Amino acid sequence: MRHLTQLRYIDVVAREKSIRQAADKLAITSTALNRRILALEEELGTPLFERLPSGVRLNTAGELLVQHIRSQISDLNRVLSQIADLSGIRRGHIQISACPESLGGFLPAEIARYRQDHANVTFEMTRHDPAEALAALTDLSADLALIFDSVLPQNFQIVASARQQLFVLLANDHPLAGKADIKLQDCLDYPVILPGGTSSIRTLLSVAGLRKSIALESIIETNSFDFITSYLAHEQAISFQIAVGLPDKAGPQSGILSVPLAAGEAAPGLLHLVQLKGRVLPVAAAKFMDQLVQSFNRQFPEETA
Amino acid sequence: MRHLTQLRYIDVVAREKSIRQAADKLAITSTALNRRILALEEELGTPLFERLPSGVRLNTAGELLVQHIRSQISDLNRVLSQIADLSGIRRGHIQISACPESLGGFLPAEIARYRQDHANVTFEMTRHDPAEALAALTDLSADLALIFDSVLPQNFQIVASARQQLFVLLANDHPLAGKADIKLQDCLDYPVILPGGTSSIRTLLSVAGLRKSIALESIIETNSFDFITSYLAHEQAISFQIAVGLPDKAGPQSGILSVPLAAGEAAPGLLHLVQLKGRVLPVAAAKFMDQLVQSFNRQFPEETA
DNA sequence: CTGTGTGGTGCAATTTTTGCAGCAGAGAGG
DNA sequence: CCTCTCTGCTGCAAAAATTGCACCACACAG
Repeated sequence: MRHLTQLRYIDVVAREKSIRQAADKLAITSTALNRRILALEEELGTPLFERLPSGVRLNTAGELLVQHIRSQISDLNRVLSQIADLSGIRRGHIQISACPESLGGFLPAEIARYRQDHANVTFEMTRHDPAEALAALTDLSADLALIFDSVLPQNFQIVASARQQLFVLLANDHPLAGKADIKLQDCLDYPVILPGGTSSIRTLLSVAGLRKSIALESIIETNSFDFITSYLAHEQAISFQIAVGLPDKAGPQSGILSVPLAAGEAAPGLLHLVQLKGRVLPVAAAKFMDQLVQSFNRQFPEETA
Repeated sequence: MRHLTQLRYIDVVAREKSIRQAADKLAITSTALNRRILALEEELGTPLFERLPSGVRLNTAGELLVQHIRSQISDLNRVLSQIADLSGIRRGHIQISACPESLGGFLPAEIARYRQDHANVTFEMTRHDPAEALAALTDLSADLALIFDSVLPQNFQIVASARQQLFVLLANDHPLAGKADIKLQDCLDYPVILPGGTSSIRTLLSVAGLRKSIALESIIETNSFDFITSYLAHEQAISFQIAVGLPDKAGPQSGILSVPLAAGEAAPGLLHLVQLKGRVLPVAAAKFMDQLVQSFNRQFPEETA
């Protein structure tokens, strides 16, 4: 869309906070970009950026305009996908902000399933903590967000929620492997790998530990679940994960088992599917959202809120 | 706004249903306009217009796009007026679709009052019947509409309503001039001028006449209240008007008097202040709307709904 | 058949946009 | 105090897009 170049330019400059870097990203010269900005500012009769020695920063007027630009761009994309829908093409692009837990097995499976019916739809997955996820929804760089166990401000809409019980991850030759469920007390006997500081899994475990006076001490802390699953093969360590994050490959043949924590050991957390309140999603994103909601209901029945 | 030219072009072509005529209106050559359209269609991969021997007509895809374009244009205007507001300029442009009745005295007075505080705000008043008014709200060529006594579909929001009693208009040397109120029966003795066919005043009078078995027959029918007020000086005729339409100049010094119809003679109609449901109005329009609502409440107390 | 309307096209002139080279200013680090 | 590097900005010429003229094919009216 030709007429959007101008707007995209402003948007990128606002994100990069530097004309030259934005120009690089846009594959044009800083000259051209600079001049377009100056022209626009003159046309509006107001500067949009503050000029700092280290770059530029949005003005109040600029904030207003950029917010509008972003919503315009996303609106246009929605209309374009509607138009494409008319000619039966079913194409689109979906941007998802996902918590690390959901990137393990749940989302890959869902997306693969969706793409079976909609091969022309492309995806963009970004791993975000809750604050980043909300920011992404706000500046329209994400259509949907999966956020685990976080309090949400008013201007976001929780489309669906699923109660997520904690599971223990361990190698299938681990001494605890045979059990039907595991108590926290049992975990004290083995080295523990915990998800990194901001993870809600960690919070849930701390709360549960406090209640039972059990202090789990981790030998390794990481924000990569990939690391965890591959490490479990090397030592008789255990780690934790929520239902949605259990990898497909968790099973005897992969060497990794998941065993639920015994009932009452730790409070479950809530996984939320979130969108920006009041926003009309592009058709593709709306349909994918529907599929996710159905999956929530099917995989976590009576646990959805 | 430079990047909007493209969009405005499409909008105008859609309205004019002819590339050449749209080109005239836009003060460019049909060549240029034609090529922009072709380029856009190619970019989208879908035609937007059907080519007819008599011109062009919007496609389904085109309808979708044009609707989006109009909302984008109006949104942009809203943002621009917000930005202008930041620098304290208080400028803006308000488009009002008005029923003929309200153009007589009410709206001119309100606008004059508004412009005392906001000299940089410009207005565009269009006289519309109810159907046209709703169309104008829908295609965003009007911010607000004043509609008299008409049933409204769901997707419009009635911001305020005022009950409007009927008045008799007559010259101040008319035999009925001294009365405090007038009955329909009295009107039969004088020639009657009625507003044109679609006017709701006419409907109210017909209903009232049926109920009392009084058939008012008009000697003149016109959709111009200007004509009515100036004609009343030439013959001992009478006409009708609602409260909001009484000209400021109705009074002894202007030669025109307004006398209310006696209570129970005719049912009052409802004057609605309407906007498109869910639309965020530009600041200027929103403020003017507030003023109108207050005027409704002040001038027609306990009659507003 | 002419006459007038429509949208579409080849080509040249014009306008706009872009890129190169270079300037002034503000830190950072020695 | 210097240099070095970063920033946004500007003059001028090249490149690219847009525009306008003249013209074509077509459809309908009379």
